[in-house]
Amino acid sequence: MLTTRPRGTNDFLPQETEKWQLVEKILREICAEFDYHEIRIPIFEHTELFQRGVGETTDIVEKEMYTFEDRGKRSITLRPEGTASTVRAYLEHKMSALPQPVKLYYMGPMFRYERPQAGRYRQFHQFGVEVFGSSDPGIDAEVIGLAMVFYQRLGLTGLEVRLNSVGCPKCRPTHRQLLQEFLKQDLEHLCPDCQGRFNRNPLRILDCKNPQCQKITTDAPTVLSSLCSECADHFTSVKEYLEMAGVKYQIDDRMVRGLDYYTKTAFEIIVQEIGAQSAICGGGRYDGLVESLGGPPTPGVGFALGLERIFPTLASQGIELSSRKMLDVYLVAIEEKGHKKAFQLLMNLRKMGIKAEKDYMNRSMKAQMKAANRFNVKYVLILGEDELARDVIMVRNMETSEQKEMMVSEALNFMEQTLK
RNA sequence: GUGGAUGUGGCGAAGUGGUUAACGCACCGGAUUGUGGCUCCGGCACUCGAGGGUUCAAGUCCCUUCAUCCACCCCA
Repeated sequence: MLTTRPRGTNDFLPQETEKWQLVEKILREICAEFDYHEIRIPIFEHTELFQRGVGETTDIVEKEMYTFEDRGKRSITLRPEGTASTVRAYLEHKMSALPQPVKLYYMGPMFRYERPQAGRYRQFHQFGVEVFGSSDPGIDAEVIGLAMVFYQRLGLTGLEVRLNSVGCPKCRPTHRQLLQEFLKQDLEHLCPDCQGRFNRNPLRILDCKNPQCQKITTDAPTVLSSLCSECADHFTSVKEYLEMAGVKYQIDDRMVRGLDYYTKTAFEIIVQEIGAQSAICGGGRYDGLVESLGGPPTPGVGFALGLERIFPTLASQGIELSSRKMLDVYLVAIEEKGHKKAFQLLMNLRKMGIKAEKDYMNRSMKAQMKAANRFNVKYVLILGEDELARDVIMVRNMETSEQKEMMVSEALNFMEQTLK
């Protein structure tokens, strides 16, 4: 127990964190190019924020939140997603007073109490983007385009953008009614899950993977066919903009998102090779969310993408994210006197911005050379018996095996010249 | 939450009731008394995820538990 991490959490060891840092760097660069700015939101919030923001009847709120009471008897929840907090911050800091649209991004851990499996963890990391204040369909396309630029920059191929419109509060009830009427006659032939969905969320039935349900719903009315003119126009326009952005997409009129706040545009980016958890990115428009959290009517669009899921995708496509930075210099020393001198030199080299290391295990000279070799350094500085006695230092080029005796200050200069 | 599979050193992996738990990689040391990458030699699991049980005897059988993986559900 003491030496076991909690279920569904991960330790990322240096080899992996280097890759994470690289991915994060790419994300930040792209955000700068697209004019998105980072917001850092708390890891926990008042529980009500997620209940109202994400939706009372969603799986997330019903069974996946880490909720607890703090010492002040407040109900607190570890954030299961980032949109609700971002909206809260937008309102709390009166960002509606800023020039619109406000384009934000965030990155960090999210928490959901789920049964872990490949690509699904209880603490996982998302990068997400949110745009407030514009209902321009161009923004929907920009947001999707941003995600695609990111994947492209990583070198990923074969990603599929699935696009749908889930309508708005004006047209969705109409569709819901049509759908329920259509399904009524076959209600008892639907799978138990779908029978439960019939009243609660009939849209989901269209998305069911049960073959029997799929058969029944083959000719069911789709959301797209019942969009109001505003939503239909918006959808048409989003498609046009996507084409202009060079983003290939596939209409999936059965795709439904699991969060209640989506309106109009809904999209997913999926990838084949990483198993059942194939959605690598998901998002859409949420024009009613800001208002439902007590703000002025404010349109919004955004997405979240799972950082954990990109690494298996990269691996399966044979893409190596290696940025293994090697050291420049290794100091080899013997005896206390030599080690002290080496330590001083080491710190000086580092102050000059040179990546350097020395032995702290009291190893033999031979073992220190092996270590230097493992670090793949260009130079080894040797402080052995002779050098100590004559107050010089041996500078060995590890590539050519040439070595030359120098004064210490001379060696420092030489390192600065050749390595900087 | 439901169904299924798995669990041997840091990693990979033999072993399917019977003395000291193969091997490879990694790591440490030596061959080379002051010098690396190759080679050779040596070292490295009071113990087989954890706890309990069956048995003269268990890594090997049974139970419980934990964890991982796969599918469902759902999502990123």
